[in-house]
Amino acid sequence: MTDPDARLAETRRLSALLVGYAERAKADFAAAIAPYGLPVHLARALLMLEKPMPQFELAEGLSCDRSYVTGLVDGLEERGLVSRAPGSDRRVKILKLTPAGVALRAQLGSAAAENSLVMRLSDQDRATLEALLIRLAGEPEGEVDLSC
Amino acid sequence: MTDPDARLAETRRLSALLVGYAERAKADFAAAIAPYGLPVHLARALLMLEKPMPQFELAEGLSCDRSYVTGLVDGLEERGLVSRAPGSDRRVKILKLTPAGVALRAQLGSAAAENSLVMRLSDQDRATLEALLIRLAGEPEGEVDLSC
DNA sequence: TATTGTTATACTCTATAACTATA
DNA sequence: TATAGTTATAGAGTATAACAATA
Repeated sequence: MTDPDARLAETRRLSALLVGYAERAKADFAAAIAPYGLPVHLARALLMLEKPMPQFELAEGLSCDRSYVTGLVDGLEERGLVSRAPGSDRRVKILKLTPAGVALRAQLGSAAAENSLVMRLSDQDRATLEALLIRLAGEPEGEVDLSC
Repeated sequence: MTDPDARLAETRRLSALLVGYAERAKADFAAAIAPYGLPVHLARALLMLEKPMPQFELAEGLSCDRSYVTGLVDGLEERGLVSRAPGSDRRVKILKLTPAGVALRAQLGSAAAENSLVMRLSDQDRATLEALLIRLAGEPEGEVDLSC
């Protein structure tokens, strides 16, 4: 395929497919966690908390502002899923999952993964897809920072 | 890989990659069309208008509400890019691109495709990726409708 | 009675700016 | 002076509900 027009057309189709899958993945995630009663943005935050971390680190992980994280952590704390512990730097608050938080996090993680579209691909296909996506992302040029 | 835990973990990685790509793609799209001065949501609508169609059909294409489309079309009409023509069913308004709309639509389409990450893949890789995505789409189970 | 498009309004998610306490 | 977290506020994007005209 050396025809530039065809190349553009195929690129558009592919981009649309990829974005469509990502939207589908988001919808599937929401559907998978819905039975657990935790709003989607809180669930995303909970899943980031594999290890204890300061709030600013969670903000980085979610690519969002610290001020937004305050609200997220409020929600998780109200539900008894995380606690704010003082750090050695006294400006910092360390987020730690409670036992309930650890348990729910595991459930959400499994539910989300099991409900994922990509679970339907064969091992081989998943490996191929992952390699392609990494190649796509990994190119040096255009290291644009993803904002929220 | 028969270990279910590893499978879940890989699935999560893949989903994250996919969603990350989509966010990147949206940012790239916005960057590509920025020079043309049309807000992103108007650009998306314009690109949907390959053929004349009623407003409700544009709403379907964009997976959004008819009431939102009213505002989008207002914006496109103010800019002289589309016109509302009466349909044979007199409840319906048919959206038609003006010559300026056709011209801008072509420019935006090319600019967006050229700026796409997918353009960086080799022909071979793009073909592989497309095949994978189509296979992912084609599975019978779970025909969930994508909402906004 | 159901549907198209419109209007007015409300909601969700997220950011910005200003503030406090610490470093 | 710079940074972590908080508060209050604002904005973008989009939906819901009620409506008029038409089917």
